[in-house]
Amino acid sequence: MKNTNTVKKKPDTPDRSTEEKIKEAARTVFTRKGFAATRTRDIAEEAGLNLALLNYYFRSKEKLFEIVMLEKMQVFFGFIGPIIYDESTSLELKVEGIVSQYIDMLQDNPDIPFFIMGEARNNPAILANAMPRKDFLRNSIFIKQLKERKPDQDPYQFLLSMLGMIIFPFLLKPVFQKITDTEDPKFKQMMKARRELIPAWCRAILKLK
Amino acid sequence: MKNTNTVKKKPDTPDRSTEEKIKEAARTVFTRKGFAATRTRDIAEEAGLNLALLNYYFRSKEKLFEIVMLEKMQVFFGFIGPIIYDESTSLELKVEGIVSQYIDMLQDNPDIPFFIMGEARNNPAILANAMPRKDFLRNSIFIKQLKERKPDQDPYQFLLSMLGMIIFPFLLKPVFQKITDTEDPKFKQMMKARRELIPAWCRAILKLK
DNA sequence: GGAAAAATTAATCATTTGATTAAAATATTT
DNA sequence: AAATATTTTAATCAAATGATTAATTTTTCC
Repeated sequence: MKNTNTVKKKPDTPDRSTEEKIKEAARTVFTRKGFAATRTRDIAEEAGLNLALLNYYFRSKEKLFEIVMLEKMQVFFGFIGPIIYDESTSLELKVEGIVSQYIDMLQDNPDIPFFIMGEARNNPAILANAMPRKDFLRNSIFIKQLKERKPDQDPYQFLLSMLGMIIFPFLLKPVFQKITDTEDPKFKQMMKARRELIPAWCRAILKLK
Repeated sequence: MKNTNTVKKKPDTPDRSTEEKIKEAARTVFTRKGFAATRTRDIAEEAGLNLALLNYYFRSKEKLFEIVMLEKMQVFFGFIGPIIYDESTSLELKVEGIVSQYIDMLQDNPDIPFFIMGEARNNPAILANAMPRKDFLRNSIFIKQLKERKPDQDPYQFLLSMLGMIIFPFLLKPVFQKITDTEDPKFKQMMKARRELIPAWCRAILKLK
């Protein structure tokens, strides 16, 4: 029987693989092509399942999308909390942590930034739930330390640059590879090198003035 | 009579405004929503014209899109050529020029980077025509100067960071504004401030080691 | 002014796409 | 094993969408 929108009754020992297959396929296709360009048939095909099963397990394309989006936001924002709220580490150490963790994550999930920024543009409403709270950044130790170090500069200016250095290459990847004739292994190696380069550059920036 | 796909016959003194209205509307809608999420009806409505006129003046959604894409690539890559091939300016001066010109352009066309990178992902083929030649960057004076300054470092590492600092904030804009509660005027002012900040940061990075 | 050409419109078509349904297949329970 | 519940499938629907057509209006040119 079809799931209602009220209570989701699950059998005791279900073969979860079908539902999980759909989610996995949805992750892949949504993240690669975005909501608008993704057809439910793409997902069904990617999962190797009948189209109707998408609506059977999840109510609609939108609901399925929301689940994927929530997961991805978690991955994208999840790990910086512990770093930027750590009272015991220096600014420089925080930068190192953010850089290396972000680059590791992006090597595994290169489509995430584009996915999140794209949907944030097209459908700001859907982000409202998954987005970090307003004061998540503002109240962080990281921002406090930045203000102390550079009292006369907006701390978000540095943050934007640091994130730009980390994330932007992954966004530019298709264009960059085409223009510079860079193959995947070489690109990966470059990104790995940036784990050392970016913190060094940030230190130089923070020392200024 | 309808235009054929062979020769486009134009009257001598046509009122070009209809064709131009369509192109202008197509620029707006395509750039904001991307190819897949744009419906031809959106463009017709934006232009205040009958839907059939799109196919009358341009053959198809794809053809219209190609025109817009070509234009945008021109805007995005067009102005850096004269700067990076200038034999008479220093590395630092080139950085200043790139930063200020890019930020000016992005203030006027904030949707461009996302548009180009998005379509580069979804439809790499369509870029092939409009993309700069393989050696456009490699043979530039800018890259040569970077190699001289930092012989033991891939010059594209610096380039990626510089572009990241410039462009990334415009990509993150919707997310950033939501998280930090930054209104448009404040954001604009921040971007203006980066015209001075980024060159200073780049100088610090180039002085390293 | 009138014929020819060009531009515009409303109606319609064919395909795509998200969703639904009823029947069939499979699993679970008693 | 029968009965019941759950899962899966094939067929279909309704709306959306890119495109076309035939008729109408407007412009051009003699």
